[in-house]
Amino acid sequence: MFSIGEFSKVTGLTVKTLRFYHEQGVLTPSVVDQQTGYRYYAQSNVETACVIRQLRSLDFSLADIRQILSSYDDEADILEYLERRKEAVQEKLRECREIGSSLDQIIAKEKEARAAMKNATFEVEEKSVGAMLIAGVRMKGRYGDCGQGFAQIGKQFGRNICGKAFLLHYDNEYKEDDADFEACIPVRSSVEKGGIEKSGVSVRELSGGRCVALLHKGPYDELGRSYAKIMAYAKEQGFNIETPTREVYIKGPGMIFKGNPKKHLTEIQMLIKE
Amino acid sequence: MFSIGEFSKVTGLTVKTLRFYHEQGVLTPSVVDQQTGYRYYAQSNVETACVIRQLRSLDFSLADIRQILSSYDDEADILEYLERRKEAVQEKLRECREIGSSLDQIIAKEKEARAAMKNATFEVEEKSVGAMLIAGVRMKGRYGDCGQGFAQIGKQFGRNICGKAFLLHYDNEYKEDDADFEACIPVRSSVEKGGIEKSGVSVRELSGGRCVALLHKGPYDELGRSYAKIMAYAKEQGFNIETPTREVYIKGPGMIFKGNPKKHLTEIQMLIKE
DNA sequence: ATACGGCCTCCAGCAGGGGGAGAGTCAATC
DNA sequence: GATTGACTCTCCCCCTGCTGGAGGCCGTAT
Repeated sequence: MFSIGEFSKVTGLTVKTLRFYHEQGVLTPSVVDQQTGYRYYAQSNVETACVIRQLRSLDFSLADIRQILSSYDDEADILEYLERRKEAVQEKLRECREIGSSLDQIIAKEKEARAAMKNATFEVEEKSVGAMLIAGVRMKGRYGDCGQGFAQIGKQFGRNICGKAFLLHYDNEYKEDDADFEACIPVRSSVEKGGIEKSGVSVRELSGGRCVALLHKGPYDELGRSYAKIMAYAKEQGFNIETPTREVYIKGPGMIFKGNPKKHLTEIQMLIKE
Repeated sequence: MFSIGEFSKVTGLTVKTLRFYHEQGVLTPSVVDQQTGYRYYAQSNVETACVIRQLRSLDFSLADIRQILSSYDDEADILEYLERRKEAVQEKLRECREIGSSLDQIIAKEKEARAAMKNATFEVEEKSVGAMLIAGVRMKGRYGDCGQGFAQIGKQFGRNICGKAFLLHYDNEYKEDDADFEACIPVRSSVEKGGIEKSGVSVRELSGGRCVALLHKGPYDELGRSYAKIMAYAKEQGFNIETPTREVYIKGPGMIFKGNPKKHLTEIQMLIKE
């Protein structure tokens, strides 16, 4: 016979836990002194305690454990319980993986943005951009509506997105309400090319080349200043600019927050006709 | 302005949850009627609610969310939170995987035993067993102490175990207290062979061959009957039996329960000298 | 006698809500 | 103006698997 303290040391379960198990009818001490209420545990209780520990380590609920203990004494008999438990664990695993990959995505995105910020000079640069496969939705109207286009692409290509969203501007002048633009996102090469689908999304190769580029920090409605700056540079250098021009959203509204517009980062890219 | 019911439909959070969030200071309605206590939510609350949904879907605690909302409005600022969360998720993932693999092991073991039961004739068979790499601990004394040997091997080779535990009997006669036997478990071929280590475990190849075998169902102390049966058969057939003989524990005490001895399955294998 | 440690019961609290009782409110209709 | 029916309010209990603490009894060593 063990007192509850001794039994606690033997089984590794805390005294509190033992009292709780008693109350729950999971592990009843073999003797309870009627006078004092003291609990005394026998050897056979040690075995039960071990079984309970095992089952708890497999994360069975106390209700399940109570049932299992009351009816069975062999693993063969609880196969159903084990398999139910396994399915639940699989499910949990799936959830965790999902959360993990979401977190990874968000973190990766933020880190890229941070790196871009660090290397940023906010001066016009000349560089070259590679060709890439993109999915795009051509739209006419207000720039503010581009979100619908991106949502459309996101819905359709979800996992196959492999780069930052950008906008192609087909207008040669600034238009407020009747702009002609295309919301685009680079996609993996495993996606099939094709004409414009019913959904309005076209998948095609976008060619690269030399370009002038300028990183813009701040809200979108201040992009004008950066456009002026880059256009002035291009004129000064005698570059002939191709249409459409690009606006790459390095850091825009996030997946969690709408984001602080002052921290938005956008790169304007203008390909040079050679 | 939305009433709590309307806001619930807009945000997809239940009324109960909204009240709870209010109480917790996570999402405070922009107007609370002093007279009636009615909560009214503004547009800005919708955005906050979305953020909360996102963060909850990443399984952030309400305490974290409250802090995040009170201090930040951009994902860049909560990178630390995200990374802490990610680590916690990784940890959870590890736990789940551990539990899952334990469950798999137990289930697989039980299913094998069940299959063995189904095909069992409980008659002496002739068959052949393959060679295998084993880890063994030679012991002298009582059979009942073999558990220590198995525990030793289990501790040392854990993940590399690839078959059922068995005992090699080096005695030609039955001995109670001073038996000479070896607790063995097959291990993966990736394990290095070697002499007897300090721990007493020896890793070596055990050769196979033709044998007579008999499945025994029931407690170990009734093995004698099955031994008698198989020996009689061997004598009848004029087989010359090799020492040591083997006792393979198809189903013994389990990982959870000590198990019901009446359901134990043990195969006696005796190699034939040719 | 007294001090100390072990044990008892009962209550509260964690997280993130769900369920329900009983009472007050709102808006529309009769 | 009154009534109805749909909403909403607060308050309390419940879930899981314990943990912590208060206040009081028990046993023994000194």
